[in-house]
Amino acid sequence: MVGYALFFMEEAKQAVVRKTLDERNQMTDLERLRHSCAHVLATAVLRIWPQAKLDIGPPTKEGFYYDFDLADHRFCPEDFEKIEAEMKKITKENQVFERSVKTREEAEAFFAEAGQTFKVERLKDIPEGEEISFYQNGEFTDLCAGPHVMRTGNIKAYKLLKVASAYYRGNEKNPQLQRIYGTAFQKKAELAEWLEAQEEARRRDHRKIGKEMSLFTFDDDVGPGLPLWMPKGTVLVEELEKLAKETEFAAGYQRVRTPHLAREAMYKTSGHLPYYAESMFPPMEVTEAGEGEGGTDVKDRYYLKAMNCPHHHKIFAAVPRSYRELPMRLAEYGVCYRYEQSGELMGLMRVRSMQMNDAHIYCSAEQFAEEFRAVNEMYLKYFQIFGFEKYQMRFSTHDPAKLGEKFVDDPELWKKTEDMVREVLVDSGINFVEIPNEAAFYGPKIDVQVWSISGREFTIATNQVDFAVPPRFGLAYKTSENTLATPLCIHRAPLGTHERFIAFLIEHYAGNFPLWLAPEQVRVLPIGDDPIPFAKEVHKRLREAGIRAEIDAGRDKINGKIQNAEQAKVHTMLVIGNRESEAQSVSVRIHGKGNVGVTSFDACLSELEESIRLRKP
RNA sequence: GCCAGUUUAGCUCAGUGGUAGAGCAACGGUUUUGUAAACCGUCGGUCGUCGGUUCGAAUCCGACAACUGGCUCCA
Repeated sequence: MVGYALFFMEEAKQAVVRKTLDERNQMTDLERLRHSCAHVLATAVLRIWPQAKLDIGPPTKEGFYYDFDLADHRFCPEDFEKIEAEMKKITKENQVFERSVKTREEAEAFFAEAGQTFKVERLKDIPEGEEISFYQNGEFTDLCAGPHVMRTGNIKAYKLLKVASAYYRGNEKNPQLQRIYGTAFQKKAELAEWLEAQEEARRRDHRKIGKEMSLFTFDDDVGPGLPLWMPKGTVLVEELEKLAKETEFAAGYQRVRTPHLAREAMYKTSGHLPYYAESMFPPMEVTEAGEGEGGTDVKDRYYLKAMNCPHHHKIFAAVPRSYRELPMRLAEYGVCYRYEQSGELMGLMRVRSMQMNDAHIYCSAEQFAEEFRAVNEMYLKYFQIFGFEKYQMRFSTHDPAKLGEKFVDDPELWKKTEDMVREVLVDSGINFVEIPNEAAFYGPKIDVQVWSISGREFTIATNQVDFAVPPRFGLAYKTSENTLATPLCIHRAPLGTHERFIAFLIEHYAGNFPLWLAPEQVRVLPIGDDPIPFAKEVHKRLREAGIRAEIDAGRDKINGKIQNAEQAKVHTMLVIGNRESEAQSVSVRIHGKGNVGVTSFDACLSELEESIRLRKP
């Protein structure tokens, strides 16, 4: 019995692969600069704390870092000034980066003498026969494949950003090192621009906007990672569900509803227990009087569901199935619960209760490719509606060496399904990366990766093939030859979970939602008291048309009303003064665009309805 | 979970041992308004929780909780 990951939102672990020499030679100029800057950082730290032990200091997507071990000192932000001052001296000294080569024995002796134990260990990673190169600048010599800039003086625009901890070699069983993050650019203007962009990112953060717009909240008494959707956030949730239900209905899905929990027995069948018990909330025990602890015996255990598939499998299994019913597409916006580690929670992006845009498609092998293609097309349709541009399709396949261990032992089905998936991707002209050894236990999958405004990578949607679990649940259908066959199952969640998807949407739009999604679509703003009767009529007709409209009949001046509406990110403002009231017209102002002119209210209403119906961007 | 940091009014934040502050919001009044803030006033906090040190604690110490950053980029 093997546990398997059914968790849709599970982040894939990056394969840890040492860069080849070839890849190193392809380092960009910027990476070279940042890597050199990391060496300057290490040089400075060693000048101030000579006892520091060094690990590694690579360039990253946004800058660089260097890992240190200082037994008797904790870096604090105030140290940055001191370190940066020393770095400045080093760049002023304009030291040359000089490459040299040592034998393995020389290298080991060199680091052993310097007490650099991490470096001694890192030496062992270098394959026999590969050159062991060093770079020296001034008094600092580091094991390094390079390449570097010519001189420390070439490093002009840099900044230390934050101090964090990191496990040695990324393994939580290893000791933690202190990591200093920094960034560097060719030009000072570029650094300033990047810092400004970081500021902008902070302003777009879904946690900040969610609070400002009263979309969702967390409460200590409710519990960490358990979001409360406020009225305006609920609008977003329900609009997404409406979109999903319409789309899925048109694509031949049927809706089902299942409870939030299930007995222990089901999770034994599914294989979640005991392997995934830790990722689930602890069970609820049903007790009766007896001999056990506290005079009670445990009669049964119930678990909150971490995924919907077992429940859906049970619906498939409830009655005998015929090939004529396939493909059977069962959809549910199911609420799931996962006991995420406390340190991994992050706003709405990573939570402990989540509602999935889930569906399971049961089909025959012959139907598989078409079904999978249809699911992919659904993804692309959604992404077009939202105008997503920056995402990556990640195709995760198995590793034949791990069949029967990490992956279900059915080489033929692996090959067949992976070929089908690959073909669908290529046919649809979708850009994707193929990552071996990252498939689910039960089949290959496609994850859609996006990046939060703070730069963290998340899986926003997933499409998985499952040829292993249906047999566990004894799922079967009668074929046209009157034999029993096991269906394939496609798990898919193009809109991921409400929590993560909406977090991403908030950041994507910076809270400036398109009309169809906007929590407050229209605000009617009468100027003074005279036009209030007409403004109320306008408001009433908007509500009757199903438009989320409010009216601000308060006593602020029109500039104040506009200010309030703009700050609330109301999509459309209808300014109504005496002129409009007399002509049955409205002066239209769009959030972020300003005044777009006066039009008859009737024309305005049809335009609003049209925009909402078509879900215009 | 681990390391570090943070937690003061609904929100954004001042306040580093001597009895808690500002702006915005809310509420009340005055103002009757033309495309991003009219004016005046009022209310609002056992300073995350619990414990300790002290004549005295938002401030110092400890525990706990929540949040934030990092633990993914590999010489």
